Amino acid sequence: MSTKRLLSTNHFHPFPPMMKNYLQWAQNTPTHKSGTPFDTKGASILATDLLKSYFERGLTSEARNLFDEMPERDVVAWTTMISGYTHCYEYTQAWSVFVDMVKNGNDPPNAFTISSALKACKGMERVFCGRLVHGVAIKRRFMKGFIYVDNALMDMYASCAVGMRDACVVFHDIKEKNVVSWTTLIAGYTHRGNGNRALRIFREMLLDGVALNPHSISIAVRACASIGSQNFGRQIHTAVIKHGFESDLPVTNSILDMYCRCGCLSEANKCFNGITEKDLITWNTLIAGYERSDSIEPLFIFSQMESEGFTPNCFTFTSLIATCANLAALCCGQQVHGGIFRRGLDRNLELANALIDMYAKCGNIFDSHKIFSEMSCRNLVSWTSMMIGYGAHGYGKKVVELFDEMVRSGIRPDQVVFMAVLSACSHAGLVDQGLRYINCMINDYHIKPNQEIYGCVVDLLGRPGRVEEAYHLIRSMPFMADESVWGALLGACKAHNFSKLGKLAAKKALALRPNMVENYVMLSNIYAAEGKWGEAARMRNLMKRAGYRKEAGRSWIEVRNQVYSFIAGNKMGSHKESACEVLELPVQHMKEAGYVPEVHCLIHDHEDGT
DNA sequence: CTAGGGTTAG
Repeated sequence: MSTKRLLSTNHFHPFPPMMKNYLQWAQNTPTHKSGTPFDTKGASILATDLLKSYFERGLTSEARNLFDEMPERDVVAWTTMISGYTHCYEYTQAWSVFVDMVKNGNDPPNAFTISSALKACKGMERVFCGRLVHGVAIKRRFMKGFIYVDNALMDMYASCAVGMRDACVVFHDIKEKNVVSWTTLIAGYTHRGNGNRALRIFREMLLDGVALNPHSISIAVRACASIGSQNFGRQIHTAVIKHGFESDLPVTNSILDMYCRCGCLSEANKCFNGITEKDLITWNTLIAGYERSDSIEPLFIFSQMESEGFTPNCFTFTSLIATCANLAALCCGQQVHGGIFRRGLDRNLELANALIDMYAKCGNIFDSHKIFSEMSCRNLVSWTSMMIGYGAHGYGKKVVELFDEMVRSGIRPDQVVFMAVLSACSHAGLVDQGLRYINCMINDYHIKPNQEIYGCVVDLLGRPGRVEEAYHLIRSMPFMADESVWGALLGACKAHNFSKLGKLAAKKALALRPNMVENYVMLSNIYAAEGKWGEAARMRNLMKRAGYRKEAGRSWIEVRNQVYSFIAGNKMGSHKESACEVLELPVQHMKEAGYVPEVHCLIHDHEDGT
């Protein structure tokens, strides 16, 4: 009887947890003739098979026990431990096995060991460890002719190093590149948001005569999706049909994803309906696509998915929670949360992040914080979501505290989280703190501010009236300010009556985006505030002639499981008094706090009632 | 008996 068969039959013998039992068991199996000396080499192979089997079932501690009991541990056994832990996402365990092997093992690591260890480094996101393994690979001369080592090394650098430099160096040194070498590089660039570069490399790969396979296709499609390039996406879709790869589900799933990310939902639907054998990823991709378009559709697709017998996983729930967040549908979100809890998925990191965001957007910042505080581990997104939530609720101080705490816990901030803390500072009037953060971002973290960040700093300075400083900042920008930056200055000018600078800002903003209606309105308001009613009217005519209309801001609230939608000044129907009652409350509070609406320069939009 | 590239989120 073969080892494979022994391991796959459950009726024969349960897996022994310890080596002592195992040896007894092995000696009693029909494969071992009694009387012959016990074959330790054969036992080691059997034991390694068992190790692999344990890891495949996620039984890492059983594997560990068996490994600790093994009298002879060869390279294969060690390597199986490393790859097994990696397979089970226990990267630090995998790494410590590798370290242990280098220190105490009888055999030195081979090429298999090196690529497994590199995968562990990738999982840990530790370039430092990866570089150590790279060193071992060089020392043991695994850098020439070991394509697996090269590819694993590239993959590690592409996903952990600061830039793509290291990965490129490895790539160029490979004498005989294979498809995996190319696709790893393409995936690396896509992952870092450089889809254009990724597609250029894909073209280079084709020119190099490398044969396409389903894997490389789906990676290239992902690159298209990442830059929203429908154009290239369609071309590759045609190539897929030509090569007969349509029957490959991962490929069609990636094409579906591409259409979703390009915003072609009708095309995505066509693609979806054309897939006969859908899997969970197919459904999840479509649900996520509709979620990004701020639609309620995911909820319907989900119920259809369940009725077809699919069980949702954490990906499904992440999209559903995001849908509830987009709709600010608290009750629905709570129901979905219940489903997550029932299935024991509430400890999933990404899902918890989505829940933080959902509760915050539904106005329930306390539940956001509850989720956040109960998380066993948090990543950058967790902190950012919590900070954005607090910022939106006006707790600027809390945001600053969280940011500092996050940095202290060893998480490296990125552009998005700086954006969150800067906008919180700006809304809370923490000008000096905000300026300190922007300096910290540039000098300590070497993050270059983008348009959005500049806009935020202009806002930070402009709100309390430091309008000239804000203008100075714009003049010193290393690139041309876009309409959002000028828009921020315009807002400040309007609020603090800097009419000359305001007109300049409005002109700049309108030159860049002539259909930004808000700017016409603000400019027109500036003229009106100066009493230049003629100019103001001229602006309004300009808007009218071009057919521009300021879209009415729509709000909605949920009262007793019913969603009420309204625009400012719009009275809801007579049967909605309870909603109006609730809406009256904050107005009452504001008036009690001494709020007097500023009306002297407001122009009313006659068309839509605002 | 050990190694490769495909769906989440701010």
